[in-house]
Amino acid sequence: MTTDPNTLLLLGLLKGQRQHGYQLNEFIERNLGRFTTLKKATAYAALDRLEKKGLIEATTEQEGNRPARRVYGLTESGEAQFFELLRDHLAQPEPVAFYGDLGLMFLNQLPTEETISLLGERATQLGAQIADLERVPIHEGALGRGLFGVDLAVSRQLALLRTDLTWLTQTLNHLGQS
Amino acid sequence: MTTDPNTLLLLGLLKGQRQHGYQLNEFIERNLGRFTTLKKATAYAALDRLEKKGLIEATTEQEGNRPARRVYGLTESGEAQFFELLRDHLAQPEPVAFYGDLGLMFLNQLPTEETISLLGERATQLGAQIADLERVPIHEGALGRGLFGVDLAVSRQLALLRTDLTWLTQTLNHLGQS
DNA sequence: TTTTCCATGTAACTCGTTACATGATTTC
DNA sequence: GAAATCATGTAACGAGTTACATGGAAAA
Repeated sequence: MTTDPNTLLLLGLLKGQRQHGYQLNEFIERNLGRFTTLKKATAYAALDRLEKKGLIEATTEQEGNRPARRVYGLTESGEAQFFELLRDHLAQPEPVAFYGDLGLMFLNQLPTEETISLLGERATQLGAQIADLERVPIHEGALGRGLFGVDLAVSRQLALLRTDLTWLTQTLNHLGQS
Repeated sequence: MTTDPNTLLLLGLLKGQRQHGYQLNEFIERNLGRFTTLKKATAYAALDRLEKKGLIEATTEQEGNRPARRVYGLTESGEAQFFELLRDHLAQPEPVAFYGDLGLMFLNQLPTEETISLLGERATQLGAQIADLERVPIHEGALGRGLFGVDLAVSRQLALLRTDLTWLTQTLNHLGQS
């Protein structure tokens, strides 16, 4: 609750700029797919909740005959809440576990060759994820030597994914020697 | 749904040995706290669901005047489901994102000194997590050169957390030069 | 003219969480 | 005699998912 990631995301985007739900959803889908899985219906519901809690406020706007938009902006208490969530988030390390560990615990239930082939598939996909991230352009300017927040997040993801791939490769070698 | 981690965990533990809910919960709480956050009430509810789906079956046992136990074991379709989930899990890389990235995207909203102090706190906790994992003893025997599944999961977590700490330290240095 | 885009939502469902209930039994 | 252990659960709530509804406007 104190560390709810969706709330942090929505408040953070609205702190940058007043926006309506559709706009937020488009932006998230197009640019933040690597950081969140927030779905459209979920976002609309979340915005309703945030409004009821008084963290955001809406004004209704209309352009020509287009559908009406509910344009949201942060209230004062919304700003306060944003900063609290942000501080919590920054100060905390990855909580508990990595998803991919669970399967590993039972891998002795499969014949070694199949394990190798399955983990090989994992390695292939990991490689693709990494290649994809490497293609993300780096923004220049702001914050020290040209590091926007998004770039930081990308660089962290790259570091973690590369380590994961290295670990996987070593483990596969290890398994192959049996 | 196909990759539901709680189901994989419960089926996997029951594949190893017939057990009742209390037993599963104790084991998870004592030994698997690093890999899952599954709570007791959730586990009991999940076992009910799995039984209704025909993936597990219960027999009621009693010892003396103790509370009755519902001892669960896998059915045939439960075993099949376990293997399917396991294969899916092993073949897939970490899905989408790391939790800790979200905060980073907004860190330009805080003064640099505060960011540094918050990320410093994150680094401290990360260090503690790592030290804790390093104290986990390694099992000998089985699977190649002495690697049970749990050991694999621990070694992967260690690799990822160490990379995270290294990345954090570099980023802190970087931020300090402003 | 059929599809895609704009813009917001609802309904039914599943899953998870916290807090509490129960009642005997071993341990302090 | 009080507290922790054994063992299973319920109730109320919060939040997420998929699938669907609506209805005009722009694009193919």
